[in-house]
Amino acid sequence: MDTPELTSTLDLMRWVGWAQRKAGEDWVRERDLSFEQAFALGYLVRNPGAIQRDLAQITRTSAASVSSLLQGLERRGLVERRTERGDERSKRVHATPAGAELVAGFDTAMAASDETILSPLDESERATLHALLQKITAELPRPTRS
Amino acid sequence: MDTPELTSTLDLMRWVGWAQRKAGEDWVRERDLSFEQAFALGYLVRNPGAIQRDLAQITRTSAASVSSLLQGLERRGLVERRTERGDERSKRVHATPAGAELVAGFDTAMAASDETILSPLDESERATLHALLQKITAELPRPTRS
DNA sequence: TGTTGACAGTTAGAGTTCTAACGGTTAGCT
DNA sequence: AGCTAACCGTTAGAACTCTAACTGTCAACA
Repeated sequence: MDTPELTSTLDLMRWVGWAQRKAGEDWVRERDLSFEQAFALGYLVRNPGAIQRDLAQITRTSAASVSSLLQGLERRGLVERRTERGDERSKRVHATPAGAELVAGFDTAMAASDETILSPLDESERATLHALLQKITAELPRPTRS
Repeated sequence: MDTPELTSTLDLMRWVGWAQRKAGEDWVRERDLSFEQAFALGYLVRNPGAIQRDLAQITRTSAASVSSLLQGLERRGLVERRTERGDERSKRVHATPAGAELVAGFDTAMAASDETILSPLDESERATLHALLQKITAELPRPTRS
């Protein structure tokens, strides 16, 4: 059986999304990270002191998912979660130096993968694709903080 | 905090994929199904007697995931898995009448959601988007049977 | 016929994700 | 000050997903 016939536009988009994730998996596996962990770590390196709800929104997941994910990272000493004076409700999350070091290069690797995925298109086509996607997403539901 | 700045093309695609999934969730929740279950059931209704590996490929998941998913559906009497004479290795999977009835309308509901998502684009723009995506996916790794 | 490689499905263990429920904190209003 | 609503993170339980390992079946070849 060959690859099944994928004909709908949204099917194609999901396939692209899958391919992107696949492309990142060799990178993360070498470091004993999951894709989600690497993404979260990368975000925390760029946004030190983010609260968990921020991460839930960025990843379009739930508070429970983030809590669980960070629990695993914290257990490995890759992040730290602390409340700060003045706000005992929210925990500020930081990548540790070990975490930052482990995830260094992930963004670069993913950008390279993205470039490979888009390589069949020239600059004009890429701009067109981007504009169309922006038109679509302008009308999409915003990821709320669930 | 408002919606984070999503600027990359692939970020936008992932957002569209997320929105599509979100759109289907009210429908499946009413029937006490997960999105994955509804998708698998729908596939099996259209492809009676498919083997599990087929489903793994269609969904770009693993044999283990399919095994687990179908176990849940079988427990609820929504699918049946049987080997057929002449091939004791592969299990042929069928949606039961109850399963078929429960998932009836899912494809229609999803098509309507897709239409809503694409509604900001006119016919010409849709054709352009589709062509660009086809160009990209023509070079993508094929989902193998993992 | 016998052997080998490919194929199929399952299990174990771990991670991710969900909903619902919960307890705690903060902000805004009266 | 007191109340209420919103916000935050966690837990429980279940489902989905992965890899690795395993057992069993089938196909091809010598």
